[in-house]
Amino acid sequence: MQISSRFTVAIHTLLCIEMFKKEHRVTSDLIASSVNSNPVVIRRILQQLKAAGIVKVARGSGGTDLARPAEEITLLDVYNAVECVDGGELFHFHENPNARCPVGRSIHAVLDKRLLSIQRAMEREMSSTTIADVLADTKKQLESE
Amino acid sequence: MQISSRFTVAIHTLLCIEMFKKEHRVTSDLIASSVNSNPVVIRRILQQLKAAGIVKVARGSGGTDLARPAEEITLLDVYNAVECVDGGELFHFHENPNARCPVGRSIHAVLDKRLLSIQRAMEREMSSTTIADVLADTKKQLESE
DNA sequence: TTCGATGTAACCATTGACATTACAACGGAG
DNA sequence: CTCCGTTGTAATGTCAATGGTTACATCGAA
Repeated sequence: MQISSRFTVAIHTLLCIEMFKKEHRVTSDLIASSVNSNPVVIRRILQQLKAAGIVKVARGSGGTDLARPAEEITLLDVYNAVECVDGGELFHFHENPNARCPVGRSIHAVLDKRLLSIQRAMEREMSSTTIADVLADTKKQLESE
Repeated sequence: MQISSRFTVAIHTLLCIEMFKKEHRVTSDLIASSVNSNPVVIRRILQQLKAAGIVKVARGSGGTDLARPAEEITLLDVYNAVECVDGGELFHFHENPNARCPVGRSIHAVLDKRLLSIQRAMEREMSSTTIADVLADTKKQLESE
């Protein structure tokens, strides 16, 4: 199983906001056209980002803006905002292993901490990049075209 | 989205093999009863582990064994064996971003390397643990009961 | 008041996970 | 050589999540 495209779409969305907010009003339509998706899909993601305190969405007039500086939004923040797993667990453990079997009885106690450190390694790497970093890369990339 | 339980079930399976192969013939029925799942589900996972050169499965007589020492099987080996994603990509990138938009045009070039380093961090942590490590933990855990 | 945008519900198609039944094929024991 | 337990695998079903789409109430500024 892969991590859903909501993650990359959310990053894409934030980049659009920062790139275009000076010239345009950044609407879900505009973002959807850049992502090549549906405005409602974008709005749903915007709601999740808003709930996480990452963006502000203007209801009547329309448009979107970051709720805090791009330097203070990490990829982990975005990931946690849109990847809504119960308890934030990366791994899906099989439920109800047989307690009458030695392996079944101890597997959770043994594996949980190993799985957690794997997840933590991923999260650590995610939090080392901010939207500002990605935005800078984007501008550099566009200059080199 | 979470990583499927095939991963933890596969680890569970390998532990069963190492724990019980001296006393029993380790069949898909036995493993399924420990995991609390269905024998066919186990057999499918065993096929994936076999294709990855991790286990040997005896056709007629039945039973399973590791194809190489537990010290030489890392969690990453198991993960790659059972988590069959196209190209082994952890992240699902949204396809066809709009090339007429600066952000859409550059997002892949910009994000791909960041996503890859996140995935690499996860894989690095996964490869630092072997089945032998987990087996030792299991035995220790059972002693302390 | 109008108009464009958001918030959200409802619905659908597709996909993958996991479970289950069924059965052919295998291989050792007798 | 024949049993019999086991594996290999196809077929089917259920369930949940994803992503797309339509529809419409609601908002806020001009």
